[in-house]
Amino acid sequence: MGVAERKAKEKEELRALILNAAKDLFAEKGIDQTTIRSIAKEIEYSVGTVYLYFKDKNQILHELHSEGFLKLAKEMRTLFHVSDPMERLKALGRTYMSFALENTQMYDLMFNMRAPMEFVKEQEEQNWHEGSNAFDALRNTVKECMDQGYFKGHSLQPLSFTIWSCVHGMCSLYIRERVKGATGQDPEKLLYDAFEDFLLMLVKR
Amino acid sequence: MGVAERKAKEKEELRALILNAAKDLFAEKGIDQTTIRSIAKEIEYSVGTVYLYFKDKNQILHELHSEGFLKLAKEMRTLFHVSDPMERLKALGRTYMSFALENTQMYDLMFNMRAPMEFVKEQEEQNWHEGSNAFDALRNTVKECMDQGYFKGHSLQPLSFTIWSCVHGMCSLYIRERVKGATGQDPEKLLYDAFEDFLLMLVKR
DNA sequence: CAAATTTAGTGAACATTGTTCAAAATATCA
DNA sequence: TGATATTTTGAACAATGTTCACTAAATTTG
Repeated sequence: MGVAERKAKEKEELRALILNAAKDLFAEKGIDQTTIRSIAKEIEYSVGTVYLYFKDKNQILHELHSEGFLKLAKEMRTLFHVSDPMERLKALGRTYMSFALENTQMYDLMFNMRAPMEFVKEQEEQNWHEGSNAFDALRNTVKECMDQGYFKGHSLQPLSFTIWSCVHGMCSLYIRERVKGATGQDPEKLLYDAFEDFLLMLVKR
Repeated sequence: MGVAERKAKEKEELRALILNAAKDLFAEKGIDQTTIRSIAKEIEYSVGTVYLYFKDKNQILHELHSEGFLKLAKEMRTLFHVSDPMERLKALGRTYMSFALENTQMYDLMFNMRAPMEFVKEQEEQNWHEGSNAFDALRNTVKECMDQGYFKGHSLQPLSFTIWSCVHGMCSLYIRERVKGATGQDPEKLLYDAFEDFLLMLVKR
């Protein structure tokens, strides 16, 4: 079907156009400043059109959050070749933190904002694939470390969550602007130092 | 001045009435659902009146955030009698986490929301007293631990920040509903286990 | 005490948001 | 070409934060 096929492609293209406009806008102006109207204006369509392709704003934010996870996974995948699990774990942390610092709006959307989770809740299978896949990847690496004798006396699941929490906490405090005010230090520098400090803590047997 | 005095008191009372209504409303309905109109309705005054006592919504949220810090500080102060610094550090962490779990909206306001920080930014002395006092208290205890031989090879400032980040990360992931979806586990239980796991990690010399 | 002045409070109105939907424009097909 | 189906539009709605001309009350003054 030549026509139907082309139409489907065009629909996909407009959908992608909306998503890209949204992504650009909120990397530029921030998520809060990115309105449906501003997206519509950017692509030179009307507000109504956006709602033909997306149920609501939550869906748009959810799709962008998924894109964020794809990007993060891609960056993490380059570390699979590191055979020493502890080295890989450290590298994962570093990559995670760099991602957060270089894509603050995206990170915020993925791990702090309510919108994408609201969308997940509305789905029949209320499964947060993106989150559980990411956590699985972390846990697998932690498991390998444990098999090599690291983390004696710890349990896999809580330990993995603790590691995630620690790095997330740093990134989150940074993105939500609590670091400078509380510590009086240059945030980027402190985050870097604290991360190294954390690695030191991890590596103790 | 009898009259001026009474007036000042009445002003203070209405101010407090507004703040209390706001606090009740958002512990009950959540911060996002607490509008200026709902506050005005609650105290049976008009919207305009609220704006006679507060510059804007950010100011209301900032004052409540300060109240939150007072409450947290109060709970922490009960631990000053613990003389062993490492025991005190652990207890501080436990208290911090309990506070977050029992006052989720308040915690979110204090450490995640943008509004109170926007207000701080607008002040001439852009100092986040609440945050720096809290961090100082933590750092002092960490310092005492180091003096007792804990945390060899670590530096005070980054280590203190790491500890804060870790506990904050757990609380934040919980409050922003990322825990269940990513780990597939009961969030409260995991938070509890992970915190114990973290203490284990801290205590290694 | 009555008038003038100051202070406190009101709520309609505005701008901005997400969202909807009847109508218009465009594309497809017979 | 004309009928039908699809796509797009943008005015309109509800909810929100915010403002401000007005009213009401309290206080001061002569």
